Parts: sequence; C-alpha cells; structure tokens
Amino acid sequence: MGRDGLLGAFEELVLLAVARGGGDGYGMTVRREIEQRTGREVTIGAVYSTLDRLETKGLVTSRLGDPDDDRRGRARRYFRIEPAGVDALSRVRTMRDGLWDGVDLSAMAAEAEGRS
Amino acid sequence: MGRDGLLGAFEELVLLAVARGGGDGYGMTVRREIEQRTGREVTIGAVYSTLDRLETKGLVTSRLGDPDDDRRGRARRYFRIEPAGVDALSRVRTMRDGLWDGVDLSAMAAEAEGRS
DNA sequence: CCCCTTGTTCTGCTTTGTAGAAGATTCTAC
DNA sequence: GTAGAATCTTCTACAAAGCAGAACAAGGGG
Repeated sequence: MGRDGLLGAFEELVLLAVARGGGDGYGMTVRREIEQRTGREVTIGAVYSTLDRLETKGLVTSRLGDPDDDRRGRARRYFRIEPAGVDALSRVRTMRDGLWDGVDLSAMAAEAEGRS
Repeated sequence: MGRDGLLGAFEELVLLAVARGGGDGYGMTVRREIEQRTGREVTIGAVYSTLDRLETKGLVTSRLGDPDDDRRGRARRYFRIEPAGVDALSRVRTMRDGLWDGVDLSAMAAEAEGRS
C-alpha cells in the first residue's frame, strides 16, 4: 500500500469482493467472485494473504463462524469492510479517474497501430 | 505484472501518463502529470524504475532526444505507448469495471459507519 | 572554473503478489 | 470406527512491484 495509504492492484480487487459480500464473504467466495467477474484465475493462497494484509491495515475485519449447520469442513472466517476500507476504495478510484479522464482507448490503439 | 500480464497499480498510472503525452512525455513530465492529476506526491526513482519495467515488457518504447535547443541539462528520454501497452490498459480496465459494477460507495460508507 | 538547473541512472530495501503444500474439521459410506 | 472425500484455512518461501534518495551527466552563465 506504500507511503500514502494506497491500495495495490490485487488488494483493490479483494477489497471490492469483500465489500460486495456485505459481511457474508469468506476466503472461498472472495476467490469465486474475483474469478467470475474478471475471468482471471486466482490461487487461494493469494487471496488469504491479501485478506490478512487488509485486516492488518484495518480495512477489513473478520469473525469466525461456527460450523454447525449441516455443512462439513472447517469453520469459515467471514470478512467485512470497515470505514477505512471504504475510504481507501474511494481514494484509489478518484485518483485513477483523474488520469483516465478523457483517454480514448480506441483512438489510441489506432494511432499506436498505425506506426508499426 | 505477474502471471497473466496484469498491471500493478502504479504501473497503470505511469502508463496512462505516457499515453497522455502522445510520445512527447519523459521522466519529469510523467511525474508532474501524475502529481497534478492525482494530488499524490511521487518520487522520481519510482517513476523511472516503473518506466524501465514497462519498457522491458514491451508496453512502451523510448528514444533519446538531443539536448540542442537552448535548454541545459542532460538529454531527455522520450517515451511512447505501444500497442501492447494500449492492450494492457484495456484489459486492466475491463477487469476492474467488472468488480466495480454496481458498487455504491456512499451507501457502503453509511452502512459501515452505522456499525461503529 | 564553479555552480545552478534539468534530467537520468544506480543501489538497496520494503511491500505486494503468487504458488502450492499442509493442516483442520465434519460428513458419508462401509 | 475408520477411510475417504469435501470444504476451508494456514503456512512457507519466493518473485515482482513500489519507493526513496543519492550519485551521476551535461550544458549555461556568472
């Protein structure tokens, strides 16, 4: 995240997936969400280490669910976004929008193509 | 950039600034552009190391200008974006848009705030 | 000459990003 | 009851990206 509290690229994706979950997301669902919405494959290790880092920074918090129900396996760890996390998302977006503003990708592609 | 040719957060900003320059941008102007449009301070070392990495990946190319004119100092190194760079921007944008889609930051802020 | 200005390059370190194996826990079926 | 299989998390180790600041380069002007 660096010097002034910015988010890395993958951190942003994970944080966004947590935000979408509304407090009901956990490691595996975050992974699925990212894979489905971006078409990109993601390893589970990458997701968890990023979640841990986000929690350390105070952008998300987690609580352990009980594994009662009729499901098997280990207890889930649910994540939800904190105000600081919302804030970080907001800032990263504003910052990027400023640089994207007015950029025309197809015109740019045509121009770059035309030189080769 | 990792496994599937993705851009890091800062790489994206730099690449975008190069793109905006239309081939006339160099280290110092890229820095200024980012600072002005994002309000974020950036060290020159960060900019150059990122530019080098982008060049290694084939997303931008550079040419050395001659220091004729009446300006002083060392020759500038001008950067321009290549088709692969345009492509990378396009992909990173599509991917992120998928996850941002439908996210309402202010509603989210209110909800997260309301819990504390 | 020496220094000021404009730029780039180099060195070293910290934070992010990735991968995959290992551990924990419960259900099913024999 | 015990071997799998299923569902999830944790751990270990390394590669890539991000960042800071000093060093270096080169021309202009007293």
